[in-house]
Amino acid sequence: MRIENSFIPVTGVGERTERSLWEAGVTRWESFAPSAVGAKQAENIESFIAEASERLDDGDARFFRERFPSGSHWRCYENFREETCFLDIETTGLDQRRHDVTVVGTHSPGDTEVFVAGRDLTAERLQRRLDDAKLLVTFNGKRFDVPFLESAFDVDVDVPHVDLMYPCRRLGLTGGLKAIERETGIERDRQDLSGEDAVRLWREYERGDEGALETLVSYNRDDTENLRLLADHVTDLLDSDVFVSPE
DNA sequence: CTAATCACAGAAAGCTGACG
DNA sequence: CGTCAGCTTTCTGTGATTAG
Repeated sequence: MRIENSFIPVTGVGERTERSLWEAGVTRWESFAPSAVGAKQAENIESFIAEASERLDDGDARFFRERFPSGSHWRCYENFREETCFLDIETTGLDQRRHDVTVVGTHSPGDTEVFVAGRDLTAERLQRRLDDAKLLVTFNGKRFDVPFLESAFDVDVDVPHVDLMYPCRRLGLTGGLKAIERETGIERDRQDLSGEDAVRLWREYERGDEGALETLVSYNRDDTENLRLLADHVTDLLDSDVFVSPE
């Protein structure tokens, strides 16, 4: 489903009203007719459509961040799929105050970039990379990756952010990213790495083991790329779950 | 027109779960 | 190991809509 199928960004329209619109055959903005609802709502919907169409034509993803409730940001995925940044970080531990960011992996279709602390990881590069994206996708990133980066580098995320953990939970998929990958048949051609392994590899690298860094970076690269497979899968499932179209 | 109904929004409270 | 956003549920207030 696409942004143009959505009416919940309109103030005064919730999932219930949206669903009844869909069931009445109004499945996209362009098929909306004022007679479908009362006068006041029609006015709200029409002015939303007018503004949102323009923003969408301009590819302005940021506009939709505020308009969509945060649990519905996944609806922006199809529209901005090709300009999505999949993000996964590695750190020396769970506590933002005591631990450090070691590796930041970013993937967008056809372009994976991994930044390493002490080498090419800087606030400027990171911010630039984030600014290039129209949509951010993470797993548990609302609680972990993004706040960690914001406090460590003072970067700012202002695009819609899909944290796949919540959509997964809604679909009955829990147990962490690795477990969900196994459950949904997302392949890894080698054994996966635990969080503690990531910490250990970084320590080994600090003691001079270049190979350990290479391993860490290549796993992180896989993680960000797998995030894309999961996002494709999850948005597909949610789509058939949420979007109803009259036969 | 009024009255009854409906749906959204916001507040409060409790809780789950995942990250390295 | 430390952490708490966001989900869910419940309740209430407020408009909007619709039936009469």
